[in-house]
Amino acid sequence: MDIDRIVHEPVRLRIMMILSGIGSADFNFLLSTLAITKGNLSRHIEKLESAGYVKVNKTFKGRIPNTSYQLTKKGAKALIQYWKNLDVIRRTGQI
Amino acid sequence: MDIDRIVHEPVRLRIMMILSGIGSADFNFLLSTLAITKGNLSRHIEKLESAGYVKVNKTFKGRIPNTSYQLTKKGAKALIQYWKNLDVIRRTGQI
DNA sequence: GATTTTTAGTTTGCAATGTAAACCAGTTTG
DNA sequence: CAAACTGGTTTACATTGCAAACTAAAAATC
Repeated sequence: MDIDRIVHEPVRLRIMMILSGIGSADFNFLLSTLAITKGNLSRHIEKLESAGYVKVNKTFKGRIPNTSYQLTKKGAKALIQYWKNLDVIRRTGQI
Repeated sequence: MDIDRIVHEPVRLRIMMILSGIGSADFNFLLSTLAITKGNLSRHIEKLESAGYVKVNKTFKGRIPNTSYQLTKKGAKALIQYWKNLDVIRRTGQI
């Protein structure tokens, strides 16, 4: 039982919490909600994707490309486990 | 309101929780409790100290040196605030 | 209809951070 | 007194986070 560093990074934690809350969100929504740069967002999403925590969905809205994201089951589980682990630390200061 | 990266690092969070729980602890106690290398522990403590979150107390036990640590008031406050902030993220996924 | 601007991201490069190996001063043991 | 152990600190390296620079396509402007 250890802290999952993929989840632990604050920007990624927020992304996962948002996706967990509203099911899916696109790049621009996350961008304005998180108030970070595009490059930063892109890199964090890439990391979440390669961890298998987020699924990327590329489509077109009319003619403009639109990329939306949602948690995978694995990602949802990881998020739940993350909070559990943090609770243990909070209560006991241990492992 | 933002995540305090000094506190957020898992090893340091644990150190702070331990100190918060038992008042003070020495190097070797932390070393065995955390199961990390000495260098790693030393660096993290240095960081906590330079943030003003931990006070370092160097003495001798008999002839052998003993270094113990305790949270400063600032550190204790930072820890409380950290958990509060994390609660906000947990509940709302925001800010 | 060619040029500029905007949109929607990705890639690259740098700075900061975490980690552990190597080191050091002093102490105990054989 | 030499070897091994304690209690740390310093140095060096690898990973990570971050934002500036870039790209490709669409929309707006001239």
